[in-house]
Amino acid sequence: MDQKKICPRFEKALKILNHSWNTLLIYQLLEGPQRYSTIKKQMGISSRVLTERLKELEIENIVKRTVIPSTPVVIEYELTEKGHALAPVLKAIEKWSSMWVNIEE
Amino acid sequence: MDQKKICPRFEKALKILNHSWNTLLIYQLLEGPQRYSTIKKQMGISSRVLTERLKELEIENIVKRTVIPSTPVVIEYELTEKGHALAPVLKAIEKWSSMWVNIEE
DNA sequence: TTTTGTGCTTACATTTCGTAACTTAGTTTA
DNA sequence: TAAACTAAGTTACGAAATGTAAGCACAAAA
Repeated sequence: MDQKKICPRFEKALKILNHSWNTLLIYQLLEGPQRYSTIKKQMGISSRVLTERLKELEIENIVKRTVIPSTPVVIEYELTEKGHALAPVLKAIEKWSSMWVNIEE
Repeated sequence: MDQKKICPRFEKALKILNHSWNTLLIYQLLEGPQRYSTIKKQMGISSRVLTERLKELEIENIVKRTVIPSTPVVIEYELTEKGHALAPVLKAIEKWSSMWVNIEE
């Protein structure tokens, strides 16, 4: 009964990007490498979910995790080439939102 | 403690687009006006969630709902101008997925 | 010796989601 | 005449995802 003829690559891309916080996280990392605590403060995301999402994006090779052996140890997260390649998507969303989204409360 | 300097329009755009099924639903409607049952079959989404998402997108003025008074009554959904303006976003995701997403299981 | 910083993990409550059955109203079939 | 079908949803309920808050290991600073 499933007649989905949608490209599986595209479907997987949507699955990753639509997972909560992921797009905003990638947007945040477009500014450059950042450590865990910085991301957390900037985004207002909980540590539980942040850890979960960073792991997911690392597995998908969108984010790279680097341990800096200082004291206390610092972890830096940055976008991979695959991650940086998402910039046009974010730009397109930015453009659309500036043209069409209005926020009245 | 919240230091988010992210544009509220952009944030709202992400909130809408990241809500599960919404992006895929808009992608589906880019093909043209479609009725409820067609969308449901094509996407493999449950009626409960489909109804919920269509209502949300209607409120956001991304989707337009039209009642066709035939017997039995048929409902047609189509993208508004605001909805169609999302095409570049979808295209960007499509392009990224074709270049970077691989699906090995 | 208590406190602070860093990057998480754990427990638990709330929210969202998927599944399947049911609804309303007119229409064709047995 | 009654059962079955179609379209577009609703409703009830269990499962999964998410938010909240507290805890943990380790070292250095107060």
